[in-house]
Amino acid sequence: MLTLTPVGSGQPPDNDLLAGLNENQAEAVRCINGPLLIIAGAGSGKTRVLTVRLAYMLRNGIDARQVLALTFTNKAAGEMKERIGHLVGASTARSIWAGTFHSIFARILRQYAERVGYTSAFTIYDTDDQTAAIKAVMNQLGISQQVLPPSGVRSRISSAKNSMISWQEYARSAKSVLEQQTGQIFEQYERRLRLSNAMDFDDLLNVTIRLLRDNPDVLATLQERFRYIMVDEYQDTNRSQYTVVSMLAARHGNLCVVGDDAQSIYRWRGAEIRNILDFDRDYPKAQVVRLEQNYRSTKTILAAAHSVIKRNATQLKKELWTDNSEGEKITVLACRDDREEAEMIARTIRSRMASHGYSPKDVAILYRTNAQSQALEDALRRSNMAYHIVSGVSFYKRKEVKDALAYLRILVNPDDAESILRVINEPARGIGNTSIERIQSYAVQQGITFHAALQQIDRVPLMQARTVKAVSEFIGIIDRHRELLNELPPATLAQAYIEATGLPQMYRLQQNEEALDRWNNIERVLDHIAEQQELDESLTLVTYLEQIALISDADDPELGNNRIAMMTMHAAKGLEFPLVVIAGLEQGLFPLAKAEQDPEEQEEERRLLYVGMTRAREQLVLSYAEKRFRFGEITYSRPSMFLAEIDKATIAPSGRSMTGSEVTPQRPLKAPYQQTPGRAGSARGASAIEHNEYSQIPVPKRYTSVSQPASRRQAEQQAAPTVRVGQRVKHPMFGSGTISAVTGGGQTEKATVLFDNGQRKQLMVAFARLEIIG
DNA sequence: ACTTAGTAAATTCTC
DNA sequence: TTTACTAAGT
Repeated sequence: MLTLTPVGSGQPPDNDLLAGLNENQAEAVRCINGPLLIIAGAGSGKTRVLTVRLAYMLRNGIDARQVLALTFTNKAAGEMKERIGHLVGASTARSIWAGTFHSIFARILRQYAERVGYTSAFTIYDTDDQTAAIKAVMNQLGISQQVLPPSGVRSRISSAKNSMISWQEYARSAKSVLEQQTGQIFEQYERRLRLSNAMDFDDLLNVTIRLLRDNPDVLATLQERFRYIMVDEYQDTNRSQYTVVSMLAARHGNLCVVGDDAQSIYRWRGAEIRNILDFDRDYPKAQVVRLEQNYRSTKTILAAAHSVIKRNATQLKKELWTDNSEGEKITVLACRDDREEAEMIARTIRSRMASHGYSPKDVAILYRTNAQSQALEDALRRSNMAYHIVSGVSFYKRKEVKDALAYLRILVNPDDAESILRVINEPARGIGNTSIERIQSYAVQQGITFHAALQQIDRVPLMQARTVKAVSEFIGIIDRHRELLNELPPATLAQAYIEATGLPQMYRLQQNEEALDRWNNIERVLDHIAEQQELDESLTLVTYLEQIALISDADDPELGNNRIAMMTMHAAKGLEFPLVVIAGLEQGLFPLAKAEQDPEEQEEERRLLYVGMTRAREQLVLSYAEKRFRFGEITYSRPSMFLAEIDKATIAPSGRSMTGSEVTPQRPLKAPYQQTPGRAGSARGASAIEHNEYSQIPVPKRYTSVSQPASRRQAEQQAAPTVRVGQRVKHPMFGSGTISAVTGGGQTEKATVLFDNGQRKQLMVAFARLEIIG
């Protein structure tokens, strides 16, 4: 066992750190100079090795500020810092540069923005912004969006940029008409982003590379600053990431990369598995350490996973083994359709929870596509089991939230054309498409930004007097508040500014539930800014917006809640659960249809299954359905080829009946199975229990698009009403007040609060961080 | 210029 | 099933 050192209590000798590590792990920890490749099999204690290694470095006199740790999610970086904090003290840990590639390089780029032709207030464009820019460019070029779908153009451009192919190179090697047109769009797209002082995700890396290439002094500074570099999930790095890392590590050569080629599942977004396969060729002096002992799974699970992955041709040699017990065999559930599959999964989980004492948080349901979650959710809800969806539609993707953020983005970077276009007529100001088109072509013609064109609106031809007035008012709101950018704290400014845009009023005036939800979501953004500002005094709108832009769905899984976790296998990487269910093992779904021809795709799908299976510690359940609802219609499919690849000896013999009974060796199941009356038509089969005992559990209107902001956050709030009229509450922004009315329940519960400062607000209880006082 | 109705398309994964 | 865009109507 590793003894955790309390913060601030002197420094115990190093062997404390190494205690409890196996030989290979200790070797990886001790090797701090020169290139090092750690091949870390699933469940081999990678995170622990990495944190201990960093702590070991710090204990041996390396300055924390010289350490750069690159991870794939912000969450991974945060956890790493926290764990190191326990070992060496929180303040030391804080000065390590740890974060995702994108967030670290965004930070660096802000510092050197002028060197590469941007201002430090540059905007980061997400996928939607990119698509919007591409559409605008296509319009301008007169290329039909029917013939050439913008989303396809976006992904071709992005994968080119991933591989560091410039528009010039792309256009030069373009063969088909499609590629030639994409090349043209590519060129204009790059120009447009540059003019907008905006970078897309790929730019964050590629512009960094350009910065380092063209500015030897910057390169030298950064090489000195980051003398020790560590890259996690190296098998998933793309070409740009690989290049940046090699440039930074070139001087000191203290580069430690960690990964597992068997878990490379991001080929589709440009990850090059070769990066890890060829590491020892790139760095001939590299030490290689293999972590092959698995501490997570049973022998059975490991054998099953191994029997699958060994069918892949391209991989590094390694043999995972474990001291863990044999464990129970794997269960395969054969189901008639997706609905029955969901029911059987719910029942299986329930019975395993009863027989093995698992609590909900010990269980995960994994699937290939997000669309599969729906049937599963319905089943869990009906059997009254607490669940929680990791990922799904993020809060920040909601229209009203994006609108509010777009307004804020314009404030810090008025050149951001995409954001202006998004909100110029939101709420409706009488600035229609025709006017916008005219202003745009004027801007292009003059070679000025969209914002500049708006400022000289009286010079734009063919403008109606009414439109000119509307535009001047719009631009006035922005410019007026821009002057306050350095005067007011971000939260105060944002509050006043958003109020001035008329966006909240628009929703407040429509007296329906949907509008109320939307208004509340905007409030929540403002609350969030206030909250962040309190946490970090130096917060600016620029840094806040950057933080939001680089957030990922996997970053906020609301741990600590005792719920069954549901997520895609991609999102499950790095996690583990005693009981794991993998649903939908069918040809055409897993592996996906397009992988059936392409052997490389097929290998990637196989690795994905490997990742899924190795999440399980004790029990693994696999399921498939003969037919399921897809694309709004019923499709039939055969069981996945992968099922046949799993070593038969690891699978429980099934008395496979198609009647929907469980096929485990475990008890036949008489576990309590309560049924909540679901939506009309949702009860089926054995649903004899139709009483209303559980009716206070709301059936969330998930698919009405409205009342489902932040699905995960909201999923927490499945319980009955939590506030009463007359109760005293406290709100982080509005202070204390009294509840004067409550409507709805569960997720739609709204409370009207009369605040002591005289304000009256209607708040969604699920979102507003109301604290009950007195 | 905005609203509405109807039709087409989309459903893999993500910083 | 849901969203997104287009065309016609007000």
